[in-house]
Amino acid sequence: MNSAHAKSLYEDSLVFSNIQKYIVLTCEEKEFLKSVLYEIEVPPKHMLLRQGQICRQLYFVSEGSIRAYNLDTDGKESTIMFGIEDWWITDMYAFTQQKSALLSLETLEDTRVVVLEFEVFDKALQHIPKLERFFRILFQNAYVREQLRALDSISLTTEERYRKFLDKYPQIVEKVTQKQIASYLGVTPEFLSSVKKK
Amino acid sequence: MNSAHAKSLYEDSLVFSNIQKYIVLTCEEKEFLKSVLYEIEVPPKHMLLRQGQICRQLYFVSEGSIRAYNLDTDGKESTIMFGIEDWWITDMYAFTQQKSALLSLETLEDTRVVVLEFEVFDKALQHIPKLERFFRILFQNAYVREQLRALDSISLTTEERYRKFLDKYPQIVEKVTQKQIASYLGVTPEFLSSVKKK
DNA sequence: CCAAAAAATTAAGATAGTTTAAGACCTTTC
DNA sequence: GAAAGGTCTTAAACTATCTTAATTTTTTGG
Repeated sequence: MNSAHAKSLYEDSLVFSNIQKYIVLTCEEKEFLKSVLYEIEVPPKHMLLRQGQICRQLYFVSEGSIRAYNLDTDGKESTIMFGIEDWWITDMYAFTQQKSALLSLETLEDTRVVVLEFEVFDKALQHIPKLERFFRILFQNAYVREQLRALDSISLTTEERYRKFLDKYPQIVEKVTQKQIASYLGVTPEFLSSVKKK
Repeated sequence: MNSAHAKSLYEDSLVFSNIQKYIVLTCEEKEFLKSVLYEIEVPPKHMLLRQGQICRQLYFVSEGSIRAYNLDTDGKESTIMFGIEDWWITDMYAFTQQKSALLSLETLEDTRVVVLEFEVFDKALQHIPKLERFFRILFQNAYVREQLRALDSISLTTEERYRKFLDKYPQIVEKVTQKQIASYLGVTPEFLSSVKKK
């Protein structure tokens, strides 16, 4: 991480309106967050996290997009999620447990992310107990989303899941290759190509 | 729900030690929770929630086990999760949004559950802000678990997922039919049977 | 703007998973 | 205690998906 590119945040940064969807921050609280958060700008194909490394940061996407994927021992990629503008993303398992990452995070284009360091995460939760509520709702929504996805993945056909994906993430479809969509759906690119033909 | 079976909780109830894994409750806070939570005892095959109903309750399993499943329009069952002793379970999507449930919840055996009503959930979070932290960690863990499961489901073979299931939930294996395990893995019981033969 | 690399498509043969159906084995239930 | 219903297994035929490999199209980097 090239900290030369780190910038501090403005009052009107997207991350504050994201947080204030669920809680209201006082001026002091915003000042505190401005003092511990920072934003970086990274080029396309930049690796924010590499599988195997300790995951020390949680990211908020201010602009651009990110892909989170796992590479198995046979070299097969599985895309776990995409992070787009106004989303939080990291390898949450590795971040919360401070264990080595199962996922790699790679930008899909020029991207700006707000960085929340693990120690800051802890400190911020103590300093602003309201943030517990914010993250409670954030994780609650994330859990619900994953549970619905699990249902889709065991009950729908590939074609149905592909349609849902197009429907739900039209912004992402523009930015990613079909190979990456296939690896998100859990099928080969060749098979996805044949599904599309219909 | 037969409220004639509702009992109030004791100080040493499992649900308090579950909550106190992550936060410390004062005596007053415990008293408050004892006044709003209650426990019910239900027989095997009892439906705690039916698909289509508004989901008004979150359950903590004190003893026994529960299966959460979805029935699609073709009559195909998909088991989303099992809830065992010391777990929280409900259709979290329907509960948090107060929408009609995608899932049904059915006991697998004689079961005792602590009931947390939706209005109480809200009230308790306001009355005991520390609970925000508790549920933040609960949902964080649930999200991580689901994310790992999503990875398994797109990257592993049925055999591998079956082995992992046996490994991870040995207590559940005793209590459920193979048909239900198959519906959790997203395959037919016939196919699971042929996988087992090896 | 060209050359090289990566992505997408197509098709053929292989494997994974489903469907249907039948028989064996359990449990409820009356 | 017999009948009925659910579960488990097996097998054959069928469908979905993968693997491999060749061809075309698109993207990337100098």
